[in-house]
Amino acid sequence: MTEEDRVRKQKALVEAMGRIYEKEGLQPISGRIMGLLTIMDKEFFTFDEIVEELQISKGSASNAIKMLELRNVIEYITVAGERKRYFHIKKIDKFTLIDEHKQKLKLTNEFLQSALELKSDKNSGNALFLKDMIDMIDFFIGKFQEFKEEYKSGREE
Amino acid sequence: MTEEDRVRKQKALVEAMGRIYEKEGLQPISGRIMGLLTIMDKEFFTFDEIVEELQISKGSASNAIKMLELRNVIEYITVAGERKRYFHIKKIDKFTLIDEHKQKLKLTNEFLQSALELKSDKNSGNALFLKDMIDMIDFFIGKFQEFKEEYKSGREE
DNA sequence: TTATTGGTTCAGTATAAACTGAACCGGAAT
DNA sequence: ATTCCGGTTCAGTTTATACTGAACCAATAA
Repeated sequence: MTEEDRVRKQKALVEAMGRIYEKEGLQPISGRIMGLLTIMDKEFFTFDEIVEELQISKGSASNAIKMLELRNVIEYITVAGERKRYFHIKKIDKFTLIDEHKQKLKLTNEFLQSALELKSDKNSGNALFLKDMIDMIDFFIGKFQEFKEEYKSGREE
Repeated sequence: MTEEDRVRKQKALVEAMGRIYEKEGLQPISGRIMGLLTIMDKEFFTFDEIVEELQISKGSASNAIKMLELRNVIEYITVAGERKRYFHIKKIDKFTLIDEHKQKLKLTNEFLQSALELKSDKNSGNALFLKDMIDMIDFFIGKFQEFKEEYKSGREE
């Protein structure tokens, strides 16, 4: 693979990351910025470089960057004597992604629980189905903490 | 809580389910139909009852129902001598939800892997971060099957 | 003091997707 | 033969939201 090829593929991944973000209900531009900062070889981008590389308006960049900062996934450094901000990804706790899945399962279960509580007949087919789901999901949620500790201790050895 | 209150709350949950589906990138109406079929006490709804209860057009109902059938989450029964279809939720394998999470993690990791492979310097800060994430997620994915079997055997006893 | 840099803000546009509603369709009943 | 039932199809409307671009601003440089 030529150098050029490699960079072209990296840029394709950046675009793909935009689509992934879009599916999650976030702005594609935010995803593309995250892509830039994680996928390209360069690890620090200024505001202007982001605007230039992604061919987006300054307004969009400003807006998306603000959002990413709020979500706590990017940050920036400054260099003495310069006003520019050099953005880079935050090397968050590895488990954040896993925790998000856990959180989603928790919300699902709270919802199912509410539904179950509102059933007039707790032994109807659907009520039993709900119970079954809730029980199983609870089990999995409980496994998350266990897993984390297992993983951590496995790496420390 | 009065009977009326209970039903009102059930209907609110049905609406909430629509919003959940929307967040997942699916049609809110599909979610509301799923809500009807899982949350309300009635467990079988005809096409017309769905249209009536949710106050939606026949077109929307037809479209959303088709989609839910394709996703394999609802089905219908018929009664001899009637043309109506009585829709109800499919009591799918409990683990479908969990499997979806697993699948999502797999896709995430494939993506991260592609990004890592395209790095010119596999020891750069971001490359190492990617490796770290991939390793952890892989470990976690591997645990899913284990968890499932543990759960199953736990219930059988 | 004026110009430049490095942005932010916001009104307006473009686009996509959900949803409606009306026309239509096949099969059964009258 | 035509009316009703239980839908499907599809063109057009509505709505949401991402994005643009131009005006603006504060800090620094000339």
